[in-house]
Amino acid sequence: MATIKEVARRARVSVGTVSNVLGGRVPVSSRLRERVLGVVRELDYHPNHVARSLKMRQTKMLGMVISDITNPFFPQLVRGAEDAAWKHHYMLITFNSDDQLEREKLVLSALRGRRVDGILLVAATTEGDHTHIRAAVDSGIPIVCLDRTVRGLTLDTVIVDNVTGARECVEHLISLGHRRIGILAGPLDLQVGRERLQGYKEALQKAGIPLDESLIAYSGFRVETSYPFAKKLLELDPPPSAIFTSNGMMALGLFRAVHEAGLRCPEYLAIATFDDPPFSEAIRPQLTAVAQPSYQLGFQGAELLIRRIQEPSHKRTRLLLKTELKVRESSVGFAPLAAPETWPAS
Amino acid sequence: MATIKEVARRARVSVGTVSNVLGGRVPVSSRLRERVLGVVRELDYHPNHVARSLKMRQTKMLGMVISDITNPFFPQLVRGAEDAAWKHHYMLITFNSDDQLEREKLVLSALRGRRVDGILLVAATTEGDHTHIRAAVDSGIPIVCLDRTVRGLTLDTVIVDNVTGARECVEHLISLGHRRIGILAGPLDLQVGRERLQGYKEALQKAGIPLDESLIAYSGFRVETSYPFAKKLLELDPPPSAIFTSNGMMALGLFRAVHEAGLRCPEYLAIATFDDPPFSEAIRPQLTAVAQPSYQLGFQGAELLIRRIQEPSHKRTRLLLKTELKVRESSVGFAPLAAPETWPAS
DNA sequence: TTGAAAGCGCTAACAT
DNA sequence: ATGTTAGCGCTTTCAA
Repeated sequence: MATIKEVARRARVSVGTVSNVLGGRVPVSSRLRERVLGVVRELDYHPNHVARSLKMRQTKMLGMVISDITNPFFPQLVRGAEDAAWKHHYMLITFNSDDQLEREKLVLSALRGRRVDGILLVAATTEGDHTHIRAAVDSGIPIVCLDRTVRGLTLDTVIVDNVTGARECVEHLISLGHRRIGILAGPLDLQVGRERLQGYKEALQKAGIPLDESLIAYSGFRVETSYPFAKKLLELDPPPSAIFTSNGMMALGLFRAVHEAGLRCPEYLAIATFDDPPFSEAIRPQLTAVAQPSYQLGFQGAELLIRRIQEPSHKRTRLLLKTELKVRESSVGFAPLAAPETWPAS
Repeated sequence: MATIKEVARRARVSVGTVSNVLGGRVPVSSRLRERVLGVVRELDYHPNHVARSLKMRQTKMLGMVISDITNPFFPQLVRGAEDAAWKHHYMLITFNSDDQLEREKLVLSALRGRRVDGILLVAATTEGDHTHIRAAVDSGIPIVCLDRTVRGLTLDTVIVDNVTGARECVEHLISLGHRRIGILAGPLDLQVGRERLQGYKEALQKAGIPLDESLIAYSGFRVETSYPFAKKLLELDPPPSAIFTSNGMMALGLFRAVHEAGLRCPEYLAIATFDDPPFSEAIRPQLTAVAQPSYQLGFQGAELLIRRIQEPSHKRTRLLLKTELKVRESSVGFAPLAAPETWPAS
């Protein structure tokens, strides 16, 4: 691996001149420039960014801590952050915390050792212990919280407006004439679980529909953990005419229960969900869903972080991104597979 | 940010001693050790890994180049690689090439500048220009190819047995009695496209079924690009009784065509696909699919890379991972949503 | 067992 | 415009 010294020697110039040629901030005669560039190509010289980082006291690396890249919410988020980072000549290092505090601590510590210039954090917990996050902040490293806030810390934040998104979705169901609307609520110790439930409640309240606790199923966020609760909702007497689920996996759990019960969606039961997973247009009936701007979440978060790195004293920023309701077949309209006898002759 | 010097000063020892305490490879009296460790905690000292990397001439970083993290095939792959890397105390930096040669070159160059200890590469092209890859190899950096080979370069490789996977899948359709089997073949300039088509051909040949070129639709790998070709297959006279698609997105394109044509799957048309996307169990009918061991691909690739880093002269290794056929509703059996009149009373 | 010091490859301040 | 050199924070000889 060639070094700057070697390049200098072969080009018969000083290391300073090589640095000046490559850096481009100090003028160099075109004669020497050509000579240096020639040797650079000849040796396939790649400046050692590690040495540069040490000297410059900045690594041009951003750390990112997410729950789990295999959770379909995160790839878009990561991609957004990565694109923004790349645009500003930063590298992004991503870690999975699996939403476990201990892992998060380890990861944050590793990131600090690596001297990343800033961190994008999807915190494992809003309420829990955050001494490790505070310690990182105190050490002077900028942190931007994504998707979730951390109570007790004043940090730059980019989050999604869960309450409004959920409210609009339930309002959509109400506008269709539904009055008895069930919800698969997520775990309440998760911020998104609480906020989406709150949106549901607000929609009912605004419409003057009294809250019926029996229509609220407190469930897990995954297919297996939501299925039994979905089943229970369907067995209610009278059953709900519509159900709102708090994320995409829950909608699948609900679908399973619906299929098994031999019900039809949307004729007998309207379904709408928070989250717009990739398969929502692929399945029948197509799924009415609240799309989150996850790419934007990552992109804006990284942009904000980089701005904060460049301007550490800028006052705290909090971005609240809007969701978008995608009305599809599962809440309203024609559902071919569910009602084959109505298919057009073909 | 505290440095080792500062720790040494406050603990009234030399920097060498601090290094020895932290490194743990040289014995230090417990008296000094305690003093040092105390100061480390007090200052929340995190050793500067950048300086360490410069001195040690190794970064403990692995680079990974994939097509696109938002392509559902990759999160599992990345997670596997990340878990293996973390296990061996390496960090993984992931980049998207979007399968564009120019981006791949840029990324590889950046990775070399960062002095990553090794690279996991899902090459943008098997056949095309690979001078940049060769250059990286020549510079001494170990590279392991994942999922795709690079023709003309002898590199460690971990790939999936596409031919066998496709063949077994089509054999499954044949065993169900199908003789007229269509295929949505992927672009032939992609290795996976070629290999899966080959598997299809081998299955037919083994069963003594003559190849009918009209049953082969050369299509794109995405929903929109496969849909028109799927439509064409369905309009054949006589139509195929079964169709094999070369990836998950194609299956969705085919489903769309099937829905629109008012056909029923699997009663009138059996469907099976390469790839087992997350939604294959969620949709109705559930999708018969060839599952790829993508987590294993990443994990084994990273393990292999790390072994290669530690033992550069070890002879080249090529791993061929097996796929698993998941037989579900779309090729055989009961499909509730598609045939509601046969539902059990409930 | 501990300390002193060289040096990893680079940038930038300073000298020429 | 170009060369010389200190020093970024660490590890690791070598001496004591």
